[in-house]
Amino acid sequence: MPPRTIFEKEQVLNIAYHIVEKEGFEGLNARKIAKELNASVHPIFKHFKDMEELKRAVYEKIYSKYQEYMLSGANEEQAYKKMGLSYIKFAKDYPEFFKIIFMQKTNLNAENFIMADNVGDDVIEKGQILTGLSFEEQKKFHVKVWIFTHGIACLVATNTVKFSDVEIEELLTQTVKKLIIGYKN
Amino acid sequence: MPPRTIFEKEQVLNIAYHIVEKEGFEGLNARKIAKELNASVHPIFKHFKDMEELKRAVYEKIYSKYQEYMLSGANEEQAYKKMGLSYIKFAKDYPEFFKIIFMQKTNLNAENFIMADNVGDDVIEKGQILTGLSFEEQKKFHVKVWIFTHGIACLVATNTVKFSDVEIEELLTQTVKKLIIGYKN
DNA sequence: AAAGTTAGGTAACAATCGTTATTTAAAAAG
DNA sequence: CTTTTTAAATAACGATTGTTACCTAACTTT
Repeated sequence: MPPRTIFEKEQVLNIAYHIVEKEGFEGLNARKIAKELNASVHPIFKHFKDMEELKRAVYEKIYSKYQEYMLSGANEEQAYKKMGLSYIKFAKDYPEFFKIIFMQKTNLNAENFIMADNVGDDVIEKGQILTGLSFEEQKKFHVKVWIFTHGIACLVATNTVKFSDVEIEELLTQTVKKLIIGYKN
Repeated sequence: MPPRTIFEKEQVLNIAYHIVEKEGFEGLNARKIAKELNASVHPIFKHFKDMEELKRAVYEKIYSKYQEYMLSGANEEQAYKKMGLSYIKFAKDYPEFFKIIFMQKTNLNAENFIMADNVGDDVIEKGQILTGLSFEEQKKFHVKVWIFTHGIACLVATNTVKFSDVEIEELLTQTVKKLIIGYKN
């Protein structure tokens, strides 16, 4: 009985996602989505109760992208190193997303910073393969490495410093190396 | 001939500054300032051409506060260590200000992240007193320490992790110690 | 083919913002 | 005491939002 749906929920969400990718949530509004969709704002509110609900859906899509990055290479041999590089690569490829998840406190984001307290034992164990430290020492080491990694990621996401991929890898590798030496002496 | 000025420029600026301290620039608008001032919006635009000009003035006041923090203890014996602690303390005491200066790119902030490239030789020399490294080695060391410090500051400013002053000092001291050992071997 | 359901467009509403025209009145100078 | 200058209040305007009432028309079912 009703006319066919032209603008699917998925399309609306995707357009919103790409606007946020470029401009952050500040740049997102109903009329801009409608314009990209070549439609009125109506299809948006057909699929989402209000903008708040849409933003939550966008946030979840963003978070999935982050998880995709962090899971890539989780089973490689240098898994621990890869984790850090993935974190920074995410900040570089999707600076607005990184800022949303890790650099702004909104009503959207959950508790998700990876610290020794809430990091899984598997991550510590992966690190031990690299360092050979005891579990307790490795935990302390991990906090430091992760803060450092977060520091780089923040600089990259805000475009404060323009590191190439090679520079990033060197910086991280060198620092980890020096820290390991420090922990072993 | 004219009525006496009741609301001085300084008062307007101070109120704006305190609003930004609590809520960031997002929370700042003419009517809110007027309300705090117990006045209409008129005195604001008497002293400032437009909100943009007022925001620039607020930014400068914020930046002065940052410099005040960074200069404190610059001549103490542990000047290098103090610098890092001051940076983090600023992030803790004025999280919104820290975010404005170092975590958001706006049309207000200049280039001001302290990296090896644009850091003064005096800072490197101060660091050498602590480490005893060569000038070139000290530069590389400094970049790492500063990224780490920035990492902690970002975590503190966003309230992602709640470190006490003691924990912060320990974390920084320990990391620097391990890195020095690493650089010496 | 008629009827009912509802997708989508149009356009309006209210809220919030920066900004400003107009008015009021305070105070100094004559 | 009158005049002049201008600080401040009132209130409006225009932009930009989220949201929604109302209308049109597409399409399935009968």
